[in-house]
Amino acid sequence: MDYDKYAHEPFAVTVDLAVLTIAEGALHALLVERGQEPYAGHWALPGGFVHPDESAETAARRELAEETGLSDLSGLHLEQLRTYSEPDRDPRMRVVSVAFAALLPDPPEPHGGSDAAEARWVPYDKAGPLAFDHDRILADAHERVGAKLEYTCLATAFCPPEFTLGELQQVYETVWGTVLDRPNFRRKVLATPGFVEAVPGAARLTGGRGKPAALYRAGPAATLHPPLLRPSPEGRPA
Amino acid sequence: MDYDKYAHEPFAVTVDLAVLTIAEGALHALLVERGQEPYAGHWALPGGFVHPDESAETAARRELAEETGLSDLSGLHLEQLRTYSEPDRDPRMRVVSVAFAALLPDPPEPHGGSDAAEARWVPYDKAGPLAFDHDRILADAHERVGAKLEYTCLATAFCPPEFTLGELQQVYETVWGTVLDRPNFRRKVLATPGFVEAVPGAARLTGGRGKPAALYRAGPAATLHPPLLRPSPEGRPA
DNA sequence: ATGACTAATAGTCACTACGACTATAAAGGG
DNA sequence: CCCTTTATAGTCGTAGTGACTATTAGTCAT
Repeated sequence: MDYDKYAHEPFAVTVDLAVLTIAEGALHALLVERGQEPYAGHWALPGGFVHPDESAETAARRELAEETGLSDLSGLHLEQLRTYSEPDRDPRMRVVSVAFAALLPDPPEPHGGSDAAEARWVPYDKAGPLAFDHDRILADAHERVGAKLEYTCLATAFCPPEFTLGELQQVYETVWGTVLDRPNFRRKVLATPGFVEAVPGAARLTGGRGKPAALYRAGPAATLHPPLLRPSPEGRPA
Repeated sequence: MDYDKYAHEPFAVTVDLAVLTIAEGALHALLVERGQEPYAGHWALPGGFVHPDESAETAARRELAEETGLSDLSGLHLEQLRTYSEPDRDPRMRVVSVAFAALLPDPPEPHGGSDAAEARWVPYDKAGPLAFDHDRILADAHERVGAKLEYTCLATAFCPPEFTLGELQQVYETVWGTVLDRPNFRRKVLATPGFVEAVPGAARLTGGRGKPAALYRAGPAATLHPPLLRPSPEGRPA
């Protein structure tokens, strides 16, 4: 392969982040208002160019911090989604974008950052037409996260370090858009080894309206065996 | 975002393909012997530069045809794996590579192609140290395919248009490295709607040593509900 | 307090899925 | 013809799951 022959090609590499969280019982995405052309004034996913000395993962974390001013990225779950490389996806030049799905518990307040006029959490359904192909990236992220809830412990990434089973169930219900039976959900989660583990001596007392719930932490397992399948929308046999 | 500021950055975008097939009851990967530096003479995954006017998917198909001389790419299943972007993954320049997992039934004979001195099917275990980070890409592809066999109909991508349940079972056994109970596997596959459908009036007669097996085609389903979980290596509860 | 309301947790029951089997059928090879 | 091989049929006990009912332990309004 002749490298130098291609070294002058006008390829730019960017990252785009579909950052999801759960607020007020609804799925929210983190969007920024673009300050520059193209699509100035439109809403878009946070993202930006990968620098010459960093990986896409590093660039994703940096851009997220820069554009949205989020300070606490400790609980951030970051995961490659896929790479979008259609030649015409950016009207100005050839841009290949590595997209990420990111999950965050307890959404912190974003501040508009360097390249973005403003950053805001927007309910997933109301994340209107976005710039570039970001609508599709966001939809792909939602689909991927929904699928991974079935067979991985990903749901805990939406939760703070200590959480109740009710909160965990809300994650599933919110992302899937379904209602789950509480006792059955509880039985299933507790029967899956390594999914969650009880916090030694605590129960959330004040705040909630009902009986205080026990607190749990994410367990050591990464995958769910057996999986927690989402209910069949219609005549699916399982 | 100031596009022009980055337009000169020496980013090259390539594709790499982990092409898998099953031959003689073993998992094989398609490798090429590199003709140029770096890593001249080493074995590597097929791949190459993305052209300015094509997507990564298009480039993947083109490179596969060019480098390995495979003519029949009709049954090829191509799927993005992930993008590898560590700054030092190529010793000569900054290369971001979009990796693909590809599945092919009935491995055709490859011919060395344009950039590759030679192309060959190599048993997965004997795919020694490869150039760049291709060992990792190949391992990631294997892991991904193994996982997707559990909850998607991907296994049929390893099979010709018409196949027996024995062949389908061999796909699972080969990729997972396990042995499955034949009657149970059969029951499970036939009980999953849309996974396979019987070919109207046929049964493979000659060739095999035992009772002739019925022929099946891939069904319309894309995902498996419920999933076909691989047996627990040890004390996993399911 | 006291009773309504809410949410967490415990438990039941029937049905289905699945792992581990045994048995039979239909080919080929000595 | 028997023996081997592979496909297919069927059985049985158990674990997992959906749809429930019941109890417990808090808050809130009166």
